[in-house]
Amino acid sequence: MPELVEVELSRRLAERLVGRQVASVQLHDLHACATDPGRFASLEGATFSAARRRGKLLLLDTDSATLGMHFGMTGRLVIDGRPALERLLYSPAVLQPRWLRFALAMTDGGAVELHDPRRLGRVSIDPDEAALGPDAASVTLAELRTALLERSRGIALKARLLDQSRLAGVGNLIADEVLWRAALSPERPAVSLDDDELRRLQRQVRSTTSMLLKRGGSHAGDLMAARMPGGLCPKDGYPLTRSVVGGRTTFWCRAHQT
DNA sequence: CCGGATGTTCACCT
DNA sequence: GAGGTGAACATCCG
Repeated sequence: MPELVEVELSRRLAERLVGRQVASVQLHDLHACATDPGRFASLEGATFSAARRRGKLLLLDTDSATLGMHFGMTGRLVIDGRPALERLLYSPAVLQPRWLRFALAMTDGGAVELHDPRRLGRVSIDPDEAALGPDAASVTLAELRTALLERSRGIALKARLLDQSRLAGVGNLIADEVLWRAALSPERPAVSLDDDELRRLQRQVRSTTSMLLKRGGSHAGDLMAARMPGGLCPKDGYPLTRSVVGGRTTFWCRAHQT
């Protein structure tokens, strides 16, 4: 479940790559290549210049190409033997050698590795950043209004929040936490939000991602502790509803989320 | 031992 | 074109 928060922690670790040179590329699992495998050769001899992020996409710029990394549900970044995330929900704690999908050997002896048990993670060369909506951590009110309302008919609010081409970075857990804090029902049609509710939601999208980052992961929200069968709303003690919205498991409080 | 659950993306259908 | 559904992925839990 690497969502925006986990990818930002990975980006911060990746900053240590700036100024360093790639010696060789190891495509351990061709399945992980979202781009033609031959194109990864352009990284050999390249020097990293920046570590950026848009939504759940990590972007590592070099002087010749940009390496894109997407972690799927269980992917983890390891640089110079240091994992970006000490623990990851739904992913085994101890890394197995057979889960190494992609690696760069650096000329200084260091390494960049993508470990992923489930093989849902992908690496790419010069990924299409424009296919993603504005980043959730810095989304403006006007951007959120467009993301939720434009070309929408009756789709559920939560389904819209999860659409990466509309708003980038929000995954299932962050979506539930944000909606819980904003007191909005995940099942509400996105188009039914008024200005006041949009403003409330925008504030919560930004403050919740920032709060989860400080706490160290998208699993660290207040709702998460109660996100189980029989769980009670941490705000008012009302039994949480478990339903499926936008094809995803959803926990929410019918008492205060309307 | 085995069915179901888990989150993300994408192909496919209505 | 909007929106819903299910597959792929591998592992863990009951």
